[in-house]
Amino acid sequence: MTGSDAQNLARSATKVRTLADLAKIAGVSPGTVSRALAGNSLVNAKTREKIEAIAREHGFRPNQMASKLRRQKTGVIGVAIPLGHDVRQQISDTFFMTLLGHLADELTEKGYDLMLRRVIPAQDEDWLDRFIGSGMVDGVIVIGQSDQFERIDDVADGYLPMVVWGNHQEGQRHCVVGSDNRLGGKLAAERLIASGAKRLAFLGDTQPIEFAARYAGAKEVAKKLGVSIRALPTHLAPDRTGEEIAAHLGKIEGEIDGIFAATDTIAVTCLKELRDRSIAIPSQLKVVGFDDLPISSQTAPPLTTVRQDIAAGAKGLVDLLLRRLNGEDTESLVLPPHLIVRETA
Amino acid sequence: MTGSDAQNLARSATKVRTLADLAKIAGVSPGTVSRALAGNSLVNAKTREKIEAIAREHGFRPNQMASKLRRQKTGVIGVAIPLGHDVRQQISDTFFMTLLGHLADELTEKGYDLMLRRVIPAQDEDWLDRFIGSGMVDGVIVIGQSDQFERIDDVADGYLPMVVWGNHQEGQRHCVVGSDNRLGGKLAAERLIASGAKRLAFLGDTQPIEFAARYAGAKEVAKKLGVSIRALPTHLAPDRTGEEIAAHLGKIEGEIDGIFAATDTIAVTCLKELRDRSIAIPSQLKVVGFDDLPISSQTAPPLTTVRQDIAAGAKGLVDLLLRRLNGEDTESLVLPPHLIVRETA
DNA sequence: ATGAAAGCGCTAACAG
DNA sequence: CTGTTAGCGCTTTCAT
Repeated sequence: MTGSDAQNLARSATKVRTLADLAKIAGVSPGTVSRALAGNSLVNAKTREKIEAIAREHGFRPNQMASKLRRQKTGVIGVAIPLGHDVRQQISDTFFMTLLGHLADELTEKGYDLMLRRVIPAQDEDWLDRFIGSGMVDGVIVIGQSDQFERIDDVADGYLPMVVWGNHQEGQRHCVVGSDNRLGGKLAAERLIASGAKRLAFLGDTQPIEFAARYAGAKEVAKKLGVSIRALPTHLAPDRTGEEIAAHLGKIEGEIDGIFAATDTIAVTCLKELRDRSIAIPSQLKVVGFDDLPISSQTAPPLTTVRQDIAAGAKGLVDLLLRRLNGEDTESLVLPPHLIVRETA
Repeated sequence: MTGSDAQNLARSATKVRTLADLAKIAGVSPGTVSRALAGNSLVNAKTREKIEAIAREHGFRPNQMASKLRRQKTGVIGVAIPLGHDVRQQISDTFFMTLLGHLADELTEKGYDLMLRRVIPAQDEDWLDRFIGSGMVDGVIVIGQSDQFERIDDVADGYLPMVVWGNHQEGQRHCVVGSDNRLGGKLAAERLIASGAKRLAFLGDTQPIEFAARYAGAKEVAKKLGVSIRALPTHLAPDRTGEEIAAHLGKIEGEIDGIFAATDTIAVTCLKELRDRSIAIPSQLKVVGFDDLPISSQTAPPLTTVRQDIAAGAKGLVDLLLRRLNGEDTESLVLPPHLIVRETA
């Protein structure tokens, strides 16, 4: 008879669903069972062992809902991903997904569970208040400000345990963790120009605040060094970027010699379009991306890009959130991006 | 005064935290408030409006924990990602992350929340029972069987609302949704051979059951067509695959002319190593991947691969789970993979 | 060291 | 249509 058979047998025998059931069998009170299972030191070792044995034997698990209700804390952190600008893609964006993975790791390690909620603010005005007020989470991490900066900022006044991944703005009220996007933009433009580019383009949507900051940084450098720069709008969804980039490339052929892509995902697509048109990289056209996804070292040629440290970001988010859960009013954390020089610029 | 100012003002005035508080203000009983807020039809329209107005004014949200406890359902689906074979990578594996994104979409649409839990079975024998028995979720989706097939199968006997993403085995007891990996392996090998390859290699870990099935399918075809095939073990984590593949390539130079990579992620890395060694693709060496990630159409040359329909998979998982939540004992769902011919084979 | 008892905030009979 | 009541299963004083 295998272990699991034994378990099944035990399970089907006496149904032990509640502390009270277990208490009856053990011949003690529910209170004692609760204490024993919680590892409370006040319980007699013998009693505790007996209770634990019975619990194991019957595969008993205390009901978390009841426990959470009673203790007024959930042990769950909500992670919200607002899908503002570009509903389809943002979520499957490798960057956000990787961040989510690291977040899951960090939270698990600290003993928290993670409740994931994707929200479409346009369809649900009240998303953040609802999440916070639901009583289901002890705190909230918002991944990406999307176009919800104002709303998030408003909420932050009355709700401490919230940390946001995103761009830091002077004077904002909510706590963010994120890369210095403006600096990243500068690094990208500097590299492009240092490699000889004189007519730059920023490839990507300039609406999202993070991207706007990257573009702004690049513009600042371009202006200072007397180089032109223009925005070439694209969406983030890969099924559309291809055509969009192709269209741009068709129009501006020869007018630009350096591309700063808003993300590596866009850069990779751009690289392919460039290859398809036999435009030599980096000799004819230089390209710099942003993020440093795993893929970026594998492209042909390997992509020069601006790295965001995702793991550090996740660590920072969780760390700050836990401190806020303890009542501390933490400062934002701005992480420095790093230029990774490979072969496209 | 902005909307949020008004909200803050109202909030700070009378603290309305419970149904009872609200009931007192509205001059009705808690029961009526509960019904009104639940949209119960038995409530007078006037009363309902009044209650809703007060609720809105005070930013009141009913406590979910209490509600869930009382109703004995949580509205939450647990998603577990067991990290068995290759702890580090599995989670940030693009494929799983994309599946998770689609899952989040589907579940949200059906009104469920998603609780994400990454588990390391080696460190936590009891992960599945704990998740299920926690009382925090109405049902569970397991992403990937990893090396936990037996455990999952055992649990399935006593727990209906569970669906697993993974490979289907003859006679298994748990409900899975997944691609026909064996068929996928056949498609890959057939393509490789049809393009002229005569000495094949399977690049990847053959331990995980899904990969084993892919390899088995390829072997079957190879044998039938009188072509050799061997396994070249690699891990999934991209930081290690590079070197591992390089090492393999060094040893087997010229001994093989067709590579079936267990995943596109591996294939992409392989492509890069091949480029670095100036091995011509597909003329010298043919490559076929598995998954058809977005990146796979952007590689140089674009990757021939076996597509898994992730969106359909997510839909299937959620659909079956909801039916199981209604007591139905559903069959497994095996999705057909499709060969996507591009330029590497 | 243990038991008894009072809820956590909500919902769903059951009356009216 | 609405009020009353009895818990959901657990934790935690307060006694003993």
